[in-house]
Amino acid sequence: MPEKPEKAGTETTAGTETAAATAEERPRRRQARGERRITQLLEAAAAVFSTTGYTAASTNAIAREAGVSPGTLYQFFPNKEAIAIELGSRLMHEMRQSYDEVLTPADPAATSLEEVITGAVDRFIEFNGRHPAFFALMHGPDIPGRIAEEHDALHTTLVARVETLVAPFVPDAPAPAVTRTARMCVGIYKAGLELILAHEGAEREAYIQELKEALLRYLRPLTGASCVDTP
Amino acid sequence: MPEKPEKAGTETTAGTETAAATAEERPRRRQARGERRITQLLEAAAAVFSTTGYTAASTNAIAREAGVSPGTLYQFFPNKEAIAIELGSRLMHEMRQSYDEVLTPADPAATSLEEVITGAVDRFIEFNGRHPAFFALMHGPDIPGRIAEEHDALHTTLVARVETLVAPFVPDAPAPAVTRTARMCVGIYKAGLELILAHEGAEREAYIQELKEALLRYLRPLTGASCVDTP
DNA sequence: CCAGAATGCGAGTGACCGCTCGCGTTTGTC
DNA sequence: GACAAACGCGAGCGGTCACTCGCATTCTGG
Repeated sequence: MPEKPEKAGTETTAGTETAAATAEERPRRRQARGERRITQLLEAAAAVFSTTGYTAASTNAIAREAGVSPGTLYQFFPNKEAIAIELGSRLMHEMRQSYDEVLTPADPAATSLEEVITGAVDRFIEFNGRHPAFFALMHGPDIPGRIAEEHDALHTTLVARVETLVAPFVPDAPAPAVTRTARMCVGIYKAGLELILAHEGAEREAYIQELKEALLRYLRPLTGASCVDTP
Repeated sequence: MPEKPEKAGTETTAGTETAAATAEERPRRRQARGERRITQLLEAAAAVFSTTGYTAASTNAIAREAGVSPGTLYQFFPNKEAIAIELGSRLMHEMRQSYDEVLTPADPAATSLEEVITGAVDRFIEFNGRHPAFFALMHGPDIPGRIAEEHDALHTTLVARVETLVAPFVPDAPAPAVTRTARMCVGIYKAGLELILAHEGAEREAYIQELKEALLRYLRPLTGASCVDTP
């Protein structure tokens, strides 16, 4: 949702609840052109963020990339942070949809670990390849606090989802242990993703396979399999 | 692009090779005080870098942290990047010593996988706890190119060391596969390290154990062990 | 003890960046 | 066509940052 540019001065922050209620969502008349500009600016921001990171990206550069003036940019976004927040929100929304599809099999008991891992890995890799800005925004050390919060929320949801997938395999394990396992899974995935994105072609495929193997080997002992030394 | 302003200085950059040869390393007379200031500035830089990251850290803040003036800082470092490079070099040198000790057992055949993993993980965790700036410098997306190069070199050495540890277990595997395994190990370690550093006390210990487990489960199949389903 | 180098200072400089402001242009509504 | 609101522009403002410069202070060899 695009933020309304809030002019500083007359009505600051919370407090005037009554006044805010009346003017909080003024409908825009020229929505078509504006909405187009917003997505255009967001695409430009994604391009700049993914190449330079958040802090190093200048709003002038984003405007230039979008082919508009700095003033136009600030017609639609109150400040630089709002651009990142809006972009992050859209990406996270799409991301959430992605893993809602992939990590929620119809019948958990009838789906093998291999299938879930393969599906999830493939889906997330495709997503990150399509939206390189996602990685830049989520893993930059300099992101504004608001994005970090939203990303934490997303991350928490993701971990929770993995927990529900893992939990049935270890009915006796205490909750914290399940959480640790889920977090470790996400961590391994992220590590593998970095390796995957750093390579191309056949080598990339090999790393994808390696990541799936790693996750499988990490989780398989939970399924009741046991290992024996056969020297 | 924020290019470094090129001063028409007497001894900057390349070009005057002959003159550089004569004046390239003028020995300082007052080394005692200067050397002390340098380490003092480096410690201050480590503190600031680890809390704010490289780009967000201002040279004035580093000077203030060290209790000196900005001018004094520039008496010993030509620019901000040089501070990070020197600090990075020292940290990487110590890091290199660490894993030279830990990843080079006297008799590789007589050392079990468990021992190597436990030793390496404990050592690296201790190092990262002692030098929080290391993580900030090595994993920031905004670090200057020079540091990235040095870090790449360190990383490559580390991967090579892991390769030599892994290789004996898989004599038939092609070299690229061994490299992938080694890189994956390092990736898993880094993912686990982040989880570990994010927790404290008993929870941290649990994550340390979890990381060791993850590495063990990832590598054990290479040792000749095989898994069977026992439902 | 003294010339001179090393060290120390901190206000200042130029460049850049986020953001604003005044004003002109387009577009929907009557 | 007239009006107003949304859109668009780009020079410029205030602020920060990396870095400098002239000058004062401390040390050391001779």
